[in-house]
Amino acid sequence: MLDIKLIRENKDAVIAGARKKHVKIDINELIKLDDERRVLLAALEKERAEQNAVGEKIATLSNIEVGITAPTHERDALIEQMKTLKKTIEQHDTELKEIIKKWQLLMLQVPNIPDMSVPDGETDKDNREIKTWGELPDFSGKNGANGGVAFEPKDHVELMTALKMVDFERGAKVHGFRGYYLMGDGARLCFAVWNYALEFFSAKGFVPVIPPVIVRKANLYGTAHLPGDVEDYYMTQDCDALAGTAEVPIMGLHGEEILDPAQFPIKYLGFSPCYRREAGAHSKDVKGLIRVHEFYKFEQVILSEASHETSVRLHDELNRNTEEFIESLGIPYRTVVNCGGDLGLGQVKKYDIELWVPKEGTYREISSASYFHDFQTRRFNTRYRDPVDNKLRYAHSLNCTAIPTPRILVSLVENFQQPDGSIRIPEVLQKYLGKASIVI
RNA sequence: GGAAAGGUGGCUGAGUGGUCGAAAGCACCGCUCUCGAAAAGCGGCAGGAGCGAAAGUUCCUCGAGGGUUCGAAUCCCUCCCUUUCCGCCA
Repeated sequence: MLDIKLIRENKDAVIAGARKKHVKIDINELIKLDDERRVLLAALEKERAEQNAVGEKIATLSNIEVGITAPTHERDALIEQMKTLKKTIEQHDTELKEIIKKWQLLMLQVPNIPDMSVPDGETDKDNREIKTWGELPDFSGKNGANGGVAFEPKDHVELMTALKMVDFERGAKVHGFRGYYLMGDGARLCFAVWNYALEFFSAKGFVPVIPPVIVRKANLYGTAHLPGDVEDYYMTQDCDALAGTAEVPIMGLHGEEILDPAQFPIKYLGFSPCYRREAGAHSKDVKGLIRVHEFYKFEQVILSEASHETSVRLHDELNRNTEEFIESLGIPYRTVVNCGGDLGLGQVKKYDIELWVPKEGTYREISSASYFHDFQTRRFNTRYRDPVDNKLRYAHSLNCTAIPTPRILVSLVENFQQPDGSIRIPEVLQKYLGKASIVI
């Protein structure tokens, strides 16, 4: 949510921002509506002021009358007068409420203004690569790779099925489309990644959190996942939603609170199952573990003081944390800056980290790092008292994937596959898995 | 699932129709005292919106939404939430 004052004062920037994000919204209509709201509100306030003033007079007269026998007619006259005013107030109040309803609906759709450094573009194809890391695996056997053995790399479905790490057929039988069972070393490998991630990010000062995943819808409005992506959520019969990321309940954690700025930046490492209907993505990634309805994810979430510079610094820090994690696993990746069209409603700027998937010959998204300024915290009403001027301010929020499973397994097994179909395990995971490779 | 109690400022908590946006305490801020701190004393201190250069001033908000009334934190209705007890249960 943007401040209406900011929208009014920076109309052109807001319009340009929406255009950059390819979000359709009529800011001029919103401002027109806001004009109406202001005029009506001013009129109503004036009427209420009169009502209050006369009411006070009536009260005084009432108190006097208690002590005397002859009632003044003044009081009755005033009450009659107020009966008329009351009708006017009721009418204006109804009109105002209707305007506010429309106003709020529009306000929820106004996107945050993307940063200057965000490249133009419509889809993820227009994201700009800013970094590549690691050497792509060489399956040619040349230069001594794989002991001089050349082999055709397999995809993760084939590899993991052969190693009995995953069972998609039975997953589909029980869950349906996109269902999967992680089994044996597939399950063990997940636990290894989780344990390693917990240790890795804890060392960076993150407080681990296992949050509720069934959440009230208000939390999804807070993170700005709603009102836009209704179709992507599983709902319970109580009209609660299953969160698609721990970002949602963790942002809700401090909703309606006034935080102690001495604790900034507050760093949480959320761990939760994530549920996504993937509506509208039926033809995408139909095989394997890339796109599934339920998965697990470690998520970094930060709340900080309201400073653009701090947000920018922490944003880079968050993204770097995940890069370091991936580097420690030795998986080749690249980092992109997302283009305007690939930004969420509340995001100011976003980096995606994409891991190399050999069989596909491309990089696939594994992580997203975004900052929001006070867009989310305004909706959640998460504030702190600024010690500088003793004023209440909305905190800034940021988040970044730490690591998702099982998606990470795709790159893990494909990049480290051996000619015999076994998987070499990165050194940092070996102590958690208890072995250096997965073999049949 | 059954029963009961309750939702008031940063926190605790008083307030059952008329200067109540609200006692008191804690916390916080300022000042006095002090070499300094603590203690003590004095003063300030809810949030949001509008107008104003400012002083100030007006409106809204006592879980949410309706209703009664000239007037609602206070009475009525609906909903939401929390707590406690019983039951069930990983």
